[in-house]
Amino acid sequence: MRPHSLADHPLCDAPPLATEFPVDRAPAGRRLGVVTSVPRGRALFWQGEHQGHNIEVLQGVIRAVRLLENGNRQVLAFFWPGDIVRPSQASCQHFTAEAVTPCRVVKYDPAEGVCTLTDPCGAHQVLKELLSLVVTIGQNNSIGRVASLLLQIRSHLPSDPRRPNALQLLLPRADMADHIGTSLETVCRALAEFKARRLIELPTRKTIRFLDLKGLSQLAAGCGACD
Amino acid sequence: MRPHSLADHPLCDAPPLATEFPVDRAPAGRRLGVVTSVPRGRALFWQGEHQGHNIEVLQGVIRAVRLLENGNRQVLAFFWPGDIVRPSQASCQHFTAEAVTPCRVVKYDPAEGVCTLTDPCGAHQVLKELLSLVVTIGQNNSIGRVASLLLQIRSHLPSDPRRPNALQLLLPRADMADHIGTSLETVCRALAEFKARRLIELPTRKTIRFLDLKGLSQLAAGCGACD
DNA sequence: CGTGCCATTGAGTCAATTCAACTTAAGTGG
DNA sequence: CCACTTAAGTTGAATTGACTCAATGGCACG
Repeated sequence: MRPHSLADHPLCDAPPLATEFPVDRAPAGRRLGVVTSVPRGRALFWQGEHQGHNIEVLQGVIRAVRLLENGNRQVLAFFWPGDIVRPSQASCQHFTAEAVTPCRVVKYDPAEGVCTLTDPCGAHQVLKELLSLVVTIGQNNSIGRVASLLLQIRSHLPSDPRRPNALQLLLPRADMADHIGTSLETVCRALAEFKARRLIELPTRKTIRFLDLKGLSQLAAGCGACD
Repeated sequence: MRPHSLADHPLCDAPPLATEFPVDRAPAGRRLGVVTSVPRGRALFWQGEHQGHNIEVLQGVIRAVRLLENGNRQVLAFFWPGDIVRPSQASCQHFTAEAVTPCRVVKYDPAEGVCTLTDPCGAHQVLKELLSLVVTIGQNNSIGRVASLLLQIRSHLPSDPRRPNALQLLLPRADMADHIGTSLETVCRALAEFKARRLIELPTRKTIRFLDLKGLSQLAAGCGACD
């Protein structure tokens, strides 16, 4: 069914967490941990391993991935700058966290930081995202799924300094596909379709310009809910 | 896309919560509320309305439904006897809770009972279920989705007194379909397929006998995770 | 004993996947 | 800095699978 196996991700077997950097800066009111740089593709922690730390994303994008027996993967969520990855939130059923792009993160010891499960905000956020993902996948065809995904990630995308009104589309097609349960090619075709309908522009492959948000959301069932 | 609209559910517009019954009995160690009978199809509370109560299911099955602008619905979860429905857990994005079968429930005032968001167990359970639903929908074709659903609900189904080793399949086909994001007919065909492969038996439409659990789980990707 | 709801089955259509070829961009080393 | 190598994205064609629509069958309820 799903295509992109583990073997597609060469950096996957690199050891978790690399160079430790000195403390840099931190969001106001939060206890500081250690700032770390994570190269693209590197795992922060592995599905199944007991991991106590909470990790705040400073720069870049992290993906939460569930690896399956058949080698396929389901991208459960993306974490953007300001988000906090809480490993044990997924309970008995862990997930692997990997850097989609080069990242900078801060580790928090949950004992001294925001605490995993009892933190209402964190639980809220993940629940909200999973709910809208279920609706996105359950209610939409491929066009609708991609439209819904674009609308959801839009607010997190940094602007492209070179091109006015354009955003950096940080996610590769495969990650989008594995998130919304379609194939990579189908994502491509959906994007091409949106371009043809003048809902978006794609100045480069990794750059997107939104032309018609209302038009996009009309293609995505449940997007009154997701935004 | 999805078929079964609100209009398909005639009891849907009945007012929430009916007859109040005197307190009956309660699980050990929990503060008692008021035991209520809920007829099939009746809503316990509505998506969007602010609802403070937690509701424990004593008998029957409750479904959590997200209603969409286009009239379709996504069944987010089922609640079985022993489960506690926490309305505000779904956060800003509420859901409607309806009785799949005639139910008996107990309302808890969250102030004096188990409390919604800060309760780790509750958050855990819903998160776990949503995660496995995402995998079920995202990774499986229709056969796999139905197989996965059957395996997930199996442990909750009461046995059929008339037929040995048979369980009461409490969910109508439409509810199964709207949960796993397929059509009602596709659920039927999947069940027929399982019957033909001698993985299950269907003595009646609402009765199921599991013959080959391993066979079923081999059809469902991600079921190493979901069970 | 009807009547209506739910479930099942069939046929045709359309959409998404798969497989494959090709294009473009990115990265690497001379 | 350019040529080369590899990864990522795009497009096409064929196939399969799921949906829709429709007709029929069975069960529960009044």
